[in-house]
Amino acid sequence: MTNQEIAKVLYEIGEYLEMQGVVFKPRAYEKVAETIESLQEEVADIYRRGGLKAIEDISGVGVSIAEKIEELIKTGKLKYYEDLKKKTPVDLSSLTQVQGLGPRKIKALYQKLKIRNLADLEKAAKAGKIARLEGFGPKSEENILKGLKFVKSSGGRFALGSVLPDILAIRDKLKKLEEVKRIEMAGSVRRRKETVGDADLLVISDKPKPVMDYFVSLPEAARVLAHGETKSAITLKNGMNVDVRVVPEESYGAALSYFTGSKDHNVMLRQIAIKKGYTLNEYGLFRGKAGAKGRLVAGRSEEEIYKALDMSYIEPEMREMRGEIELAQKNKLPKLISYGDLKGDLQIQTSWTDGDNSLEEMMNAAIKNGLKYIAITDHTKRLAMARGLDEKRIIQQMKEIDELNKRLKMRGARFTILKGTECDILQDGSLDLPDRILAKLDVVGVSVHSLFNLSRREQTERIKKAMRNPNVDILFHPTGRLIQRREPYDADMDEIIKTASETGTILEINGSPDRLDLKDEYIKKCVEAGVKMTIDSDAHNIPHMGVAVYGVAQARRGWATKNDIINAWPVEKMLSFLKK
DNA sequence: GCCGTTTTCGGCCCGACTGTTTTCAGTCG
Repeated sequence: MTNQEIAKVLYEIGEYLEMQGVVFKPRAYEKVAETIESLQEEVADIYRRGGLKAIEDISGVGVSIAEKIEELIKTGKLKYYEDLKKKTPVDLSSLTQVQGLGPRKIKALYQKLKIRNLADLEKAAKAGKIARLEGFGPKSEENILKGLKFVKSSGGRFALGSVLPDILAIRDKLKKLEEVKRIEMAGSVRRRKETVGDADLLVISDKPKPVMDYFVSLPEAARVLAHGETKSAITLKNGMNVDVRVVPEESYGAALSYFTGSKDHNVMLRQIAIKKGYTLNEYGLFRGKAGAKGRLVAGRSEEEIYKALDMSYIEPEMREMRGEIELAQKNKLPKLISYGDLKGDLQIQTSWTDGDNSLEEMMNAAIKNGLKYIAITDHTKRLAMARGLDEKRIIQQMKEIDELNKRLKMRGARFTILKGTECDILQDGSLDLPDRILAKLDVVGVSVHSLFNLSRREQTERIKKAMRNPNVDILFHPTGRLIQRREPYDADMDEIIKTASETGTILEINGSPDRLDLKDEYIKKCVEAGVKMTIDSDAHNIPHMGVAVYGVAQARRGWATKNDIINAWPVEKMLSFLKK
């Protein structure tokens, strides 16, 4: 049993208890689920190593939950959970995806209308049955239908961050086989699209049979869809398909290009090939017309193919038909920011508010990760659920940072902790901390955490007003969207980008895989408008710091260079760029 | 159900919003 699977059971137990009106226990289960989800070591391994005692050492886990986890690991099942499920047999994980539906309403819908899943829900809502229920009304029904539409439109795809680690793990397992000469990811995963439908792995091998046999027998495979010598496919437990294709060495580049896409990009490449008297397909670039079996001109590598078509190599993240081909033909492609270019992280939360690790622990982890600076940006008091900082506490925190910086200096460490905040933007665009405090901070980030449904005009003005504050450096997660879970709030992004340009405000690319906010198209607009950005992890614990790479991927999809991203710069240069 | 250099019992991040009500339950962050 994987950590994800254990976490899912614990989350659902919490929700079932919530249904019954049990207090406090749901939060206990939810907390443990969160912890296990972001744990780096597998709980099953921890159990194997140290038994029940070792599981109890996980924070938030006591005797009772430890025993439940033990039962899950040993038997793959949990009687307590099965019993709860029997009482209210509903498809919790999909129903809770509908905005506004929580455990209590799901229970009511089940008891009164026998609604068990999304299909039942849609039928009842369309028949007008929900509006007539006590505690519901026409507005609830309308919202449910809207929520259903959103769930459906994101259906069948997976957030990149939720599947990339699994795909990389499978790739690495196959890579270890001696029969595998070369292996690479293709498809939208290679382009680092924010959501992906399935994953393709391309392999060069002289002996494909043992490779394929091994692949379809992986423990990750919930179902084998195909098992051949050139193509095999499995379905993972989360429902995503992974394909492996074995291709000849001389066609590897052509196949990689073909399977990486995007489709539109490839169609354009083929048209260019035809104009030059070639044919391009997944086996290579050939002289002459299709089917004529002409001489192979290129195919071994993608570089070779692009070169033969008289254009420079195009990074996978750019292959979306947004003008990259024209630039490649003129040899004018931007040099994208690289995955190792970040020198700092300008959004980090600590245990001062809703983070799991102390300020010092986050500092040490950042040093270990090779960063040169971080900004501590805990929440402010308006966000009561996160125990947001008020004036008094943030002044205390500044003192702690001064102390730590002093110690770093004595140690001779070349690392800086910057004083910062993630300050709430209030309804009228004013801020949750007074200007005299903000003026003392190195990095002031602001964000919207409330009133997501203001009118477009009000929301835009609210954000613009905050950006005009001379103390405000960065607008964090500018659109507020959560991938596949929540639409962005209604605000005019073109106007916000314009205001950023006028005021010198930095816009954030939040790397958290469920946010990726800004998304690629807005990043591209910022690049074009000369608006600078920062790529942050928004980490609430140490493992989470690694998610900044998803932000880099998104930045590359938006054509950002090192020059566009201020935390790819040395700390002095970065600070001197912020508002004075 | 968990936790304790304030506690082994009595607390548990809590305020705002929505849609339903006519004073509040449920959801969200």
